[in-house]
Amino acid sequence: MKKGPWTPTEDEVLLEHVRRHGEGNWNAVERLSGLARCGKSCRLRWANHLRPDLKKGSFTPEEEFLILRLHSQLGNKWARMAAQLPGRTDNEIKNYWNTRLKRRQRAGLPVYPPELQDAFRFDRRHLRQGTPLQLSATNHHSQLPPLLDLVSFCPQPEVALPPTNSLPCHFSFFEFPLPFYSPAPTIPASSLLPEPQMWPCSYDVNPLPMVSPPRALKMELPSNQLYTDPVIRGGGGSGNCRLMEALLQETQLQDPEDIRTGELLPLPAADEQAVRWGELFSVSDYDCGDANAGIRIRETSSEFNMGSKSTSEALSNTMKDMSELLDMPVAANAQLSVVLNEGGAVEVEQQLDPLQGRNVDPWPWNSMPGIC
DNA sequence: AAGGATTTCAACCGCTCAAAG
DNA sequence: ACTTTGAGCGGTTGAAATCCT
Repeated sequence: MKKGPWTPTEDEVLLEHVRRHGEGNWNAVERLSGLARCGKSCRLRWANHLRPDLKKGSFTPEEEFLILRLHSQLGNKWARMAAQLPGRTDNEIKNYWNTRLKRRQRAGLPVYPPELQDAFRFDRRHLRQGTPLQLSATNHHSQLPPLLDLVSFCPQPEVALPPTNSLPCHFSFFEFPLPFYSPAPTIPASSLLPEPQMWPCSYDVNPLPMVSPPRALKMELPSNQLYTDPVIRGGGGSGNCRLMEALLQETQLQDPEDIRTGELLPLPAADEQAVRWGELFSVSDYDCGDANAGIRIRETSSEFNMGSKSTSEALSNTMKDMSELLDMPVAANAQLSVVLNEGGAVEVEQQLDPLQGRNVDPWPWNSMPGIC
């Protein structure tokens, strides 16, 4: 089998093969077309270069910004990002990201640009304070391109938040960072959510597929927009859990074995770290400075009864992802919520699932495999 | 202009997963 | 239930292009 760069002749043979036989069955290319390339190589060549719907040229500023936003939520999920960028390949996005990452690291700049961080803070501040959102056409948040969250905010001239803090946030089963504001017209929440009153503000459901936490957890950056240090401490960057990795980094624990049942995980600098934790987990009551307080990760009974089958499946998938992400059992109908206890420390707690009566190990960390 | 440094990008590799046998 | 096969994903590599001194 030949390796290395493709020649125009080989390209033509492959194109002709696809014209005759269609995409797929790449291992048959050699037999059917006499091309001395392995199936893998053919698939890659077709997907990255010969496909007719490919967009050539460098990324537009809009595409670049979308990549940043997607990466802030998905991590290094290039294929999933590519699915949101028509005509772009995962390879292109990956190359772009790696180049950009290297450049910004060298320049000592944060991975995510300030405008993303601003939007993120903006979301959280208003949710925490329960103050009305004053959005206008000139508000830069409303100009962000749509993101593919299950739930994204639909900007309106004025959106009144409920008087309560509504904690923890109920619109994300796993309390991942809040969605950004999206100008996209979306499906009304009432059509998918049987209990819209649970929603802390006027959210709509984006029809695009739900983004769930990634499963593969190698070499990935923290997804938190405010997490500005891309360098994985401890070297190697081979952590097996992005969330857990961030947790350990923030708590400066060297070994997951150090985390025990009921233990408070101290954070080095209460205020700032608490805020970052709150934002990492999308919780908003992080204003207090009690040194004995911390963050809890709870598994509670389900507060969600999703109406549509597809949404239920999405939820189920998310729970599965979540279970793998945290390496702990998560009941299909459980709601995971991350509660930041006031400032300064991290406490991780998991409750039994009262609906199913399952006796879930409240401290799965104890049996957690090594992080590296 | 030369040569080293850096960037870009195409391609490969190892791995996982799902479907078929 | 097990093995094989095909497809896809993400990390890495290395050659070519570009930049910089």
